[in-house]
Amino acid sequence: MGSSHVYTNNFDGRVDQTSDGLLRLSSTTKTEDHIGSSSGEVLVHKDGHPYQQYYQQYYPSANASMNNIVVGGDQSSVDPHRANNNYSEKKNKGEKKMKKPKYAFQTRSQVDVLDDGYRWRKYGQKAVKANKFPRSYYRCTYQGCNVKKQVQRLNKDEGIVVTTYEGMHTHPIDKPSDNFEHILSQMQIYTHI
DNA sequence: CGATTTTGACCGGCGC
DNA sequence: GCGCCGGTCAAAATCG
Repeated sequence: MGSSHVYTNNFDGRVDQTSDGLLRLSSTTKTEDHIGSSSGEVLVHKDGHPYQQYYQQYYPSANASMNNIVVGGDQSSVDPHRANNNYSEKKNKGEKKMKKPKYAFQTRSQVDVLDDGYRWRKYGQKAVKANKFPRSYYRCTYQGCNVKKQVQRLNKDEGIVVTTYEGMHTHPIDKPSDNFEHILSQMQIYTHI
């Protein structure tokens, strides 16, 4: 596997991958599919039937290129706490709001959910005001790992997907690595400080 | 049959 | 206090 990942960050703000598709989603399927061309069944954000089940599947978004990296939240340390069971425990009273940093980045892709190597379970979907497309909420399905992420497609540009990560994974990936996750982890080094 | 999605209800924060 | 809004829950439905 391409152990050496070389991404070039243009001033444009986009990241291109070299060698074998870095942003390739899965080790199988084809790589480099033309985006913009209707090649397959992709998003069907139709009115009424926003998303179906294209989650957990690997979509050929090899052409995905990063556009922008937005870092939100303060530097108030990431709190990997909350690693309890469920939500049974209320908020920590007196703990105030623990603002958790979020790592958001935009991606140009037709795929809503990028495969970052983790297993996610969707737990909600809400329509945001002033936005045509709903926002999906996912949570990492690992015992004790409460990493959340939300995916939203821009109303303006359907080609842009904003993925926001919240928290950090503290467990190994469950799938063949060498994906977005690698890039992500790299980015976090810089962003979470 | 188990895991995951769907979808409306529910809840807490905020602004008025 | 009320309504808006974003986020989460949870029961039922669905998928593999």
